[in-house]
Amino acid sequence: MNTIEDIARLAGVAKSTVSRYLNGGSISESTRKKIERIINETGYAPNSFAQSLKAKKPNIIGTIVPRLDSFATSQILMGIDEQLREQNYQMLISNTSQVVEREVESVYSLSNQKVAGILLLATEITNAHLKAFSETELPVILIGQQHEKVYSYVHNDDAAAFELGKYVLAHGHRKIAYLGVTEKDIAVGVKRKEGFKRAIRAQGDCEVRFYETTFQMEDAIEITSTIIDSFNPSIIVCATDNIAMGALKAAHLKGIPVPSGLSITGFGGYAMTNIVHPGMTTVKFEYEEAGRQAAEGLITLLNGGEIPLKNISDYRIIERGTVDNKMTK
Amino acid sequence: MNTIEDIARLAGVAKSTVSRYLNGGSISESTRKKIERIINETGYAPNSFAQSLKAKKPNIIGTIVPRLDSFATSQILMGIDEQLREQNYQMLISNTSQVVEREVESVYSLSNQKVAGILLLATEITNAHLKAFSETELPVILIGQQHEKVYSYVHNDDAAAFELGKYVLAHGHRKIAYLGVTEKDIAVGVKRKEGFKRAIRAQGDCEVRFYETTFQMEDAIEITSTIIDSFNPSIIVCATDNIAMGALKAAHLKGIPVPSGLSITGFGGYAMTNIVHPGMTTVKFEYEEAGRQAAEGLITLLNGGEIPLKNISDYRIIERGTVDNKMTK
DNA sequence: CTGAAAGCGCTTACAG
DNA sequence: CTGAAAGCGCTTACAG
Repeated sequence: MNTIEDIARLAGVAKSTVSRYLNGGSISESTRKKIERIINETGYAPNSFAQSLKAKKPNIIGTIVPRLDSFATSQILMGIDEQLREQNYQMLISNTSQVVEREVESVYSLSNQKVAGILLLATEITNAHLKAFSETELPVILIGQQHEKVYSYVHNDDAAAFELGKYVLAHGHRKIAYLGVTEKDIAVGVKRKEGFKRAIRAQGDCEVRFYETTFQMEDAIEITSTIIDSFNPSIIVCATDNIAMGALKAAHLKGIPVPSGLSITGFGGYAMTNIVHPGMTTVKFEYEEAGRQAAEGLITLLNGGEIPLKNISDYRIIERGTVDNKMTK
Repeated sequence: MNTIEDIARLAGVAKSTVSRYLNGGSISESTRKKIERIINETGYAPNSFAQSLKAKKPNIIGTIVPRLDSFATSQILMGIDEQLREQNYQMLISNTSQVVEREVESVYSLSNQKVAGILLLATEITNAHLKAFSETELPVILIGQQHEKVYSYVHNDDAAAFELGKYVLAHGHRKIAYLGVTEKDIAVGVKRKEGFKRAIRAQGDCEVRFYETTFQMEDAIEITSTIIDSFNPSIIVCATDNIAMGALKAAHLKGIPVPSGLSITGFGGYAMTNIVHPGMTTVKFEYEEAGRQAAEGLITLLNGGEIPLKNISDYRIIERGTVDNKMTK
């Protein structure tokens, strides 16, 4: 491996001149050519550690994810990766395996790795998070969750749930089970439920019950079975596509026809919603685009630019086969 | 941010002593205590760039993946991540978005980032790959593919396909479509087909046709439809679960009952195979464990240890609902 | 436009 | 066991 010193010697110039060539300082045409040739011949590439040590302007962005095996995460990572690559940044992924404390640890350890900034796919923001942000003095952008003190790129959970609620009512459903998740998760647990509640508030003749489950499909299968036995709704509105998949599986296992015997809706627009039969009616979020925009926003921040504190990305309802239209009957 | 110099001053010792404390050199109990206290008070953490620059023993492992949105990739990454974390290594992920040339580029760029070694989830190994390995002089381990000159951790594609073939025959299927992928992909395109062929070779009264598709589900849906119309097999043996999902979807769309009208098998053991209805009969590979072992193997190599050139991980057939037993009828 | 020199924060022989 | 010093490969004022 060559160093900048080797190149300088070979080109007959000083190290600083080579450095200037590399970093776009002013240089005469003839020395530029000489250095260029040597670099091409040797295949020289600067040692990025030495660069970062000295320049203190690292080009690595830390991305903290709660899990690797989720559709939403994968899509967001793809968006981030693409944008970062375009702007010559590298992505360092830190996986927390859904252990919240590890998110905070990761902020500190990424800080030691001298990342330029952090993209955080958080589940909840605790005081420990806030403390880590301020102690490391790293720019942080949240994806998928929001907090009044931190930059964020969120999906429009509330509006999407509201529209989905209206859709369900418009299809004549009046006995509805809402299957949500913990309220610790503001986006998924709170916002989606609130939007849905807002939609049904105006509707008088409507029986709605609220249930809570985890993000695991297995748990959704179980609780759906209970819900059917005890409440027998015409539709189950699920807070995520994973949960909706569990509900669908439960219906299949019980031999209940979907959508005629039980209607189901999801949230997210995961790829598998179009694989199952019938296709799942769901709300599609633009995960990849959100990741891309968040990455762009972080780079803007890094370059001293400004972005809104809160950025909201779009959604749309995808009508497929799991919602029966009771109005036509 | 503190430096080792600050800590040394505060503790009243030399920088080298602090360094020794950090790296486990011999040190007296009293100075150990002093330094320990100061480090705890200040929250000092060494600058990893400076460490890597000097020590030339970086603790970052580069992982090159063809895509982020695949079940197998996610699982393997989780396994790698876990193992690396345990051994105090960091994982730097480089996504190639299925562009083969980017794999080679990534090897070089990870080399510039001074990674200690590379874990490569390759699709095929070209001469350009081999050249990159030798030029960068980085230890490389292949996951999921093999090559006679490179360390690899592979799934037992051949044996699994053989066993699956026997299973299909044992269930009385004699008119079989095998839906595979390009032979550029040795593991998925060649090994699985060969294993399957070996299984049916002994069987006389058997009509088998071979088809080829891509890794995309959409393409599988289309070609399955054609296969049914033109050949009408009793079973379609698919080279991946994604393809099998497409075949299942195609059957649903055509109104053909699965498994009685058409049986289907997959490969991989993706999570969604248990979500669809009926559950997909498939071969489960231990992706996460393979990732874990590959990471461990790389670290062994880094520490001067030895590992076998080729490492094979286990599989098992998961019987679910997509294969009809023709023998009982 | 170009070069000599200092310095980034560590580690590691080498002496003591 | 401990410290002074050199050096890892860069960048960046500062002079010229």
